[in-house]
Amino acid sequence: MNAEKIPDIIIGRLPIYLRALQRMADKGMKTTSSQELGEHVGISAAQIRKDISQFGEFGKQGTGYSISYLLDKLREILKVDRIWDVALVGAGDMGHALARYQGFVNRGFCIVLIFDNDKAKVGEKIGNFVIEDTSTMIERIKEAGIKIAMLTVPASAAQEVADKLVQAGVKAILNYAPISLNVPGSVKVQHIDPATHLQRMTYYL
Amino acid sequence: MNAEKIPDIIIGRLPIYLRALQRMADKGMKTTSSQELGEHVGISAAQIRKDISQFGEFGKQGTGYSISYLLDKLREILKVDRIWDVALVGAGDMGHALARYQGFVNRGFCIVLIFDNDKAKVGEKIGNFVIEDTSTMIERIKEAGIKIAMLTVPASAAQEVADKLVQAGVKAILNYAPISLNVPGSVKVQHIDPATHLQRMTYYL
DNA sequence: TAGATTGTTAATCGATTAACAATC
DNA sequence: TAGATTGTTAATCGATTAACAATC
Repeated sequence: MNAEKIPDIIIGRLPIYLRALQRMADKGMKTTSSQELGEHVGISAAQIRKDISQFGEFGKQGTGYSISYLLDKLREILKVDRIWDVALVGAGDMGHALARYQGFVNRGFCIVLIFDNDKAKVGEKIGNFVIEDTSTMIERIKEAGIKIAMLTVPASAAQEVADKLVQAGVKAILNYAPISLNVPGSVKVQHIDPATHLQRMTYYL
Repeated sequence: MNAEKIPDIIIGRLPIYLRALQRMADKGMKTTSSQELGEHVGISAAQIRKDISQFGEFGKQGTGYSISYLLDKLREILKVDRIWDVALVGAGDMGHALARYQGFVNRGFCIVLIFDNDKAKVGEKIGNFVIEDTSTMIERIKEAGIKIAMLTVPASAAQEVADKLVQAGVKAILNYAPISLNVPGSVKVQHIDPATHLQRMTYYL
């Protein structure tokens, strides 16, 4: 184990390894090599070995990595060896799609609170959860001790909601609004913006 | 203008500048500086100047950048000074959310074809578009000359559909399935996977 | 054992930053 | 003009790759 600060860029690759390894495990595979994993995710074998070795010696010369062991270790490192409660703010189309998404639970997350500021939506159910009013959001998130939120409100409301989330003690925001959020350095933001992602590719067309 | 190959990492930042500039324009601002833009997007002023200067001299010493001029130039560079027709494959919750998303058109994209392999969904309408059967997809995409697709099918079907998209001549895929796609080097893939994005943040919690 | 593959080192490559002359 | 800010250079910093001893 290396006690020094691990670069962000390495942390960013671990979930990709995790996803590929999970898929290998689902297929019944027991071991893999840096070579094989690299082919799956499009990253060089040397880099994968280097990334993984930042955290310990998880492989065996000659045979590679035990998939289930490496999965355990990566989950532990990324702290997804548990289920994180998540708040969802914004019950529009995207919010609904996320609320119904089946893929969260077996990857460490569970949406437990849903908010919207539209009185017409408040009280409505999505799955087992009732949409609550944004006015009670700070209090509700605090009392639930929630640290992670997904933001699917319009751009015009996003910064204001983000400020409230920060106030409520949220430390990680998955932002679907097409706007750069201003938050304290202690709060992590990841941005999902389909148009931006598409624009990264048109240059090459 | 620099004729050399522009690094991928720079191309990836341009859509972020574009989004921030668009927002400034919407607010009625006329000019900005690398300093100001940098504060909005969380990138150093020096880097922004360096990135932009790869493509020409778009600023003025002393006054900075004309927002509308820089917007035009960035759109031109990224080839979003036009509207790209896009195919959407997979009419589940996420597909529906994307089909109804209002944010594409003014950023260069328009969904014009929607496919699903579920016979029960085929024929159904989303907005003005009818969901078509995947069996006719290759042909329909070819005849429409579509180069961009969004993939919102389950992981189990994603690779197969991706292969068909490649066959149909698609050169850019926005992949929502939680699986690394295997495509030829001439085809660009961008991955949107909310669980992966969340896992990038839990490490820091 | 022989073959395979790790973990790690050193070398290379590329990206970011600091600084400043040019100039609006 | 004086102040501001660009575009660019050189220096620094960091990430990736190649290579190989260690070892399963």
